[in-house]
Amino acid sequence: MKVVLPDNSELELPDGSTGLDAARAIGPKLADQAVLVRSDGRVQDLRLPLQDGQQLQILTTRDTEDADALWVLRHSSAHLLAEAVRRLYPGVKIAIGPPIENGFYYDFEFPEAVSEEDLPRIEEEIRRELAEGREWRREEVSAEEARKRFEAEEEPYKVELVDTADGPISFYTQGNFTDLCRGPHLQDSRPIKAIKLTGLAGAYWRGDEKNKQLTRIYGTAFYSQEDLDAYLERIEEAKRRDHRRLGVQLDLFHLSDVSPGSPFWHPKGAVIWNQLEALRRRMNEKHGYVEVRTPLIYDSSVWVTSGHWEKYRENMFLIPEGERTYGLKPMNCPGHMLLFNSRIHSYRELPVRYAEASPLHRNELAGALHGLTRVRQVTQDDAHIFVAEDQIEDELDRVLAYVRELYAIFELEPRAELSTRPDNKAGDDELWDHSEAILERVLRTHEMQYAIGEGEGVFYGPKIDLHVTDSLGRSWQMATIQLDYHQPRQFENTFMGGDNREHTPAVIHRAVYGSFERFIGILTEHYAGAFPVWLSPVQVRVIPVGEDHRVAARRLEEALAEFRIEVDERDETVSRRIRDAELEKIPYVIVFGDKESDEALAVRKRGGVQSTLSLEGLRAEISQVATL
RNA sequence: GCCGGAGUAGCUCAGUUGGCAGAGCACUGGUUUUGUAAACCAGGUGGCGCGGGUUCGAGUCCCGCCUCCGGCUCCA
Repeated sequence: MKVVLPDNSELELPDGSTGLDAARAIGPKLADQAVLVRSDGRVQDLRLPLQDGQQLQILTTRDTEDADALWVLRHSSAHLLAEAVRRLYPGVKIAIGPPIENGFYYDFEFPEAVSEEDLPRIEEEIRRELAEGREWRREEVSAEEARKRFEAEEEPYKVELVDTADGPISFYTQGNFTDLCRGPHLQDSRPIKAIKLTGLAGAYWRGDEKNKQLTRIYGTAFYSQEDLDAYLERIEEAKRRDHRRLGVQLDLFHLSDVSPGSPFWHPKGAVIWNQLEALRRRMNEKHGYVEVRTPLIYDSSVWVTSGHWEKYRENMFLIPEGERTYGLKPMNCPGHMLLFNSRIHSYRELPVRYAEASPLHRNELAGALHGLTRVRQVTQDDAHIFVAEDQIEDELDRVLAYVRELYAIFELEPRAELSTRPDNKAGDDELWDHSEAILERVLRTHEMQYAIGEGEGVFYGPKIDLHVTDSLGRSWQMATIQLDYHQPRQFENTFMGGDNREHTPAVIHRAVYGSFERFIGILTEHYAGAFPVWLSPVQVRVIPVGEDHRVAARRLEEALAEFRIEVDERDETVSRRIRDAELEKIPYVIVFGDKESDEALAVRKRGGVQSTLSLEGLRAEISQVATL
């Protein structure tokens, strides 16, 4: 048989040769360092036989940054973790332990409570294993044999995994520890040069909150100590970017016990909000939206009609008032549908695009709240577009174009996801088939890469979501585009068609920022607090050198009043005031003393670049970036 | 909501086996009049998250609750 190497040369091997055989045929050193086979983007265990004509790349311990090479290292590390835990905690039940982005985890059911204080002890045990050395042995077994084995070991989670497994079942053994595992794994533990347990958390078995909660231990591993150190340093840097920290430092907002999940916006944070709000209005005007305002609270009958009462009530704040119960709106859609019904519409008016950015309230689970990215008071840049059936695709196309135009401004690169029917869907499958197909076609015409979010849709329809990752690697949904046939029927929305008959429109729900709160949180991290000039709460700060320069500084403030400008007259040294301006990430600082005049201003840009500009030259420069 | 951790001054944190609540920054007053990332001196910083309990005595020990942090689940 022959295999094709990365340089396109061919290697002749005996039939049935494995990846390791191939590595040996090339050289003993390669065989020694080999960790994984990759062919056509797929990874394969070194112990498995190769196919005739197969493309072959052998990854080694030197591929320290290769995602697949790290993946196998961490996967094997997870097994070492399980072995250590088994030894230290007799009676522990083991569940699953996959590699994940930046590390790995293993889920356990401990016979006793375990806390983070126990991690060093477990880590020590892993180090002992590493010092002794471990080799992995692979074997294929029948389902019956696998079952018998795990029943004998009293491992109920493994038994369940065997019972639900499809395809051949394989075991990997290292030391006295054997685990059900598809692989691939390292040949031995030598490449694991750095390993660290990073945390511990509860996690439901199979991700279902109806199941038992297990204890998940997180860790990470690298091919060198330097890589681990660099990773830990990156985590520290990410923490410095965290919008919760920067929000306090930059005096943008704060959160308080008195209203969990509802930010207090400070003057500087409000500037950013208002800039985004102005941009929203301009964009909406340009794209044919009309602004509306609808009530915040509605009688429960409205929520019964919309379906929220049945599908969403546990997330709503309810207000009993005499005989009635009001619900504080978690979404704008019902209000917009009631508004649409206030008069007869002609097909000639469609699409009708109602936009509104009023605060919504969602009673999110206490443990789900997170800074600005997960709040209870949500302000979506919402709109509902009423369209005739034959306008749907064209309109979705426009919405997607709008979204891309807006995200380009911030140089955000979101990932698209098509979210399909959820378990608690309203409406029949035929309608969902139809809606999902339309969204898919639109994504294709835009040639957008997208993932499928199986069952992630809203109860009334499927959606296209855009996701952005925060500084800590958590992914957040931002923009959403939802296609809804359900609610317009429920609210009996109609328009008169060209055939002089009543028709029911479809409604496209869309939010482009997603919510102001989350968007500002993500932007803060995206820019590490150094907002572009048009968003900066303070755009220019003037620092008079001494008391004698205050008058001139104030005159400068007036001369440049079209910008957000202020004078720092504090009795502090120039150095001190510059330092403070830098910490506040103000884009322009003007130092004004004896040497300066309108013809020659000392300008310092954020980061420390200094230049001399005339007043008009400075005005021209800032004007370029102070507005969009 | 669930698992684990935490809550002390506006912020970041220290506080031994239960024995008079601390530091730096910020803030206030004074000195200084400042030239591109922290001038100097002095000073108040406080219901130790909330409510019970144990104790002669609780920031410290016990119970309940709230909030926050890391995850899980759920979502913009």
